[in-house]
Amino acid sequence: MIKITIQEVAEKYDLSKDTLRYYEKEGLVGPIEKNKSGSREYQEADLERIEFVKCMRSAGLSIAVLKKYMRLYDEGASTKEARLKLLEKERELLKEKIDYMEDAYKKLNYKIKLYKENKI
Amino acid sequence: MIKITIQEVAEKYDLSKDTLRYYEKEGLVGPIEKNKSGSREYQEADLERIEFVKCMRSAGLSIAVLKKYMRLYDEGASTKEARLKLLEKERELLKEKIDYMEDAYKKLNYKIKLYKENKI
DNA sequence: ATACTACTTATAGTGTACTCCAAGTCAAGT
DNA sequence: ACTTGACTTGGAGTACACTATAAGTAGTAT
Repeated sequence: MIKITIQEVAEKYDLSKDTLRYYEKEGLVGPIEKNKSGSREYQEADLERIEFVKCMRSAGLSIAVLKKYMRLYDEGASTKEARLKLLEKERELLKEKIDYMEDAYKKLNYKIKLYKENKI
Repeated sequence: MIKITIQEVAEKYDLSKDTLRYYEKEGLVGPIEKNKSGSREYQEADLERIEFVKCMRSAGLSIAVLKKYMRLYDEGASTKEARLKLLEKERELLKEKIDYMEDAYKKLNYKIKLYKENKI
């Protein structure tokens, strides 16, 4: 059973300690266990959750959505359907965003091409 | 020579009138011409710029970056190199973001698959 | 004992991008 | 003449996601 400090988690995932505590306060992760002196001790399961949250945040899922998902998760098996619905909805939104971004990427590419061909 | 009201532009591009005025204040578009009574009259060139700005904003380019690009643009031909550099940098950042989002999309897909196979 | 470092909490502050509001102007319709 | 509706401005307010600060504690090194 591993035990990792907040500092180590912050370095491992390139998140600030403040952000990790903020995520915990918002219920996106944890609650994280504390040792006798009150410091957080992250465990394997916590790290998995943090990795998931970081990945989803970097994709633009909001704190509110992740909070809701985690709340449902903590409520147990009866919320499976709701969680699935939530994930599918977010997947749709993400798909749309990716499409927009790829469109913008193509436009940027085209504009850069024009610049390079001295047409601007 | 077309002349379009702010209302029509807002509807056409699904941006609020406040946002259009905000973009103008920040120098992302315009300055837009006004008629005798002080109302904005958007013209073709304005619309093209708005479309570009909207597209780039939806891809996550910041107001600050677009402002800088437009400022360079207004400074004339001598800033071509700087503009190209800026666009190439933003293209790189955009590429990274798309990669992150596609990774998240795959993870979401996988998770949804697990849910549907009743493995969660 | 003292200094140093890393942690804790609660709360305040920041940056970004809008979004809303108040007060006023203008043109058209009744 | 008066109301209605859409516009104008400057400035205040909001939402989101952190980020920083202050005050304190706990463990380690000298």
